[in-house]
Amino acid sequence: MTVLENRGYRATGPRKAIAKLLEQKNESFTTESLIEELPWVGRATVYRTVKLFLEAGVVCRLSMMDGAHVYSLARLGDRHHHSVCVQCGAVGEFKAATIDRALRTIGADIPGQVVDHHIELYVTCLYVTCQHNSADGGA
Amino acid sequence: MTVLENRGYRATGPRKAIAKLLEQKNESFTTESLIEELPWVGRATVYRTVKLFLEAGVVCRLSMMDGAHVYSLARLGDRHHHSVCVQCGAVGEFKAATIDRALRTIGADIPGQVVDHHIELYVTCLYVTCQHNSADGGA
DNA sequence: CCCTCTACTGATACGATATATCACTGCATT
DNA sequence: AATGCAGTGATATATCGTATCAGTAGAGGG
Repeated sequence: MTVLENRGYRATGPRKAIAKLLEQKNESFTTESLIEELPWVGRATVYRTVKLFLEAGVVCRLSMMDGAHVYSLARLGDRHHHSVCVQCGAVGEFKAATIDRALRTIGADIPGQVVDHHIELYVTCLYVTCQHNSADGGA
Repeated sequence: MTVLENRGYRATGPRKAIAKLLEQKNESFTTESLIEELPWVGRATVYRTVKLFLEAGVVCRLSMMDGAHVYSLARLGDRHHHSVCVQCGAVGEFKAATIDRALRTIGADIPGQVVDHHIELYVTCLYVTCQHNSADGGA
């Protein structure tokens, strides 16, 4: 929220509500889930707010294996990567100097300039149900 | 195409046409571009065929920085990564032992099992127009 | 404390993207 | 040639996100 105020945006009801919700839940979320959980906030506002948070670097967008978009609160600042559980959608953030170094090396070999990158690790997390489902072949 | 036949799928007109088109063009493509370029093939068939190719590993889906989906013929087999020009959409494929190694190391540190990963490098490629546009701040 | 200015909101229309349906078609096998 | 079913196309429908625009509410000035 402070991030937004520093950028000259207003701290309105919907924005505070969404920000608070995101800090409470420790997982990834979809726009639809926000719309469901905050029925008093309009659809358009939810989409606008998520977009705003995205541009402010407050949340990250990641793609699930089927291409669906989910969002995740950015706790580690920029330059971090994500692991996401293909069963329950839980998102982990990590920093990895090895990957950053490897990317720099590769960037030098690729024609043109690297301007950004996305890395997602798809995992089955340690929740029993996730482990169980993935053992069943429920990928 | 042979890949499909080995899996018991038929080599039909639309499928051959789409496969041929993909081999000709050396860039990424969208479903809409295929629909435009093959107007005699129905929308539904284009989507079905792309999905089929995706499952067969013949094409890869990648996300642009704005989250839009584009597809790219997989020439390097599995376990490769992509660089995609944010200006013109040109896609490069590369293999990188350093990244694979780094990912394995990280996978060991992450709770749970890594089942897959996606890596996309966003670049401005060497085409003059792309370099020019990105210099203008067109990122 | 109220006024005012305007960023912001919500309802809804719209657009873009993808799937479901279903009668029909054409490939492969006999 | 006949047949059976995978595959197809037209279209309806679902899903996801943006555009519009009159009305609302946040923040600073008086």
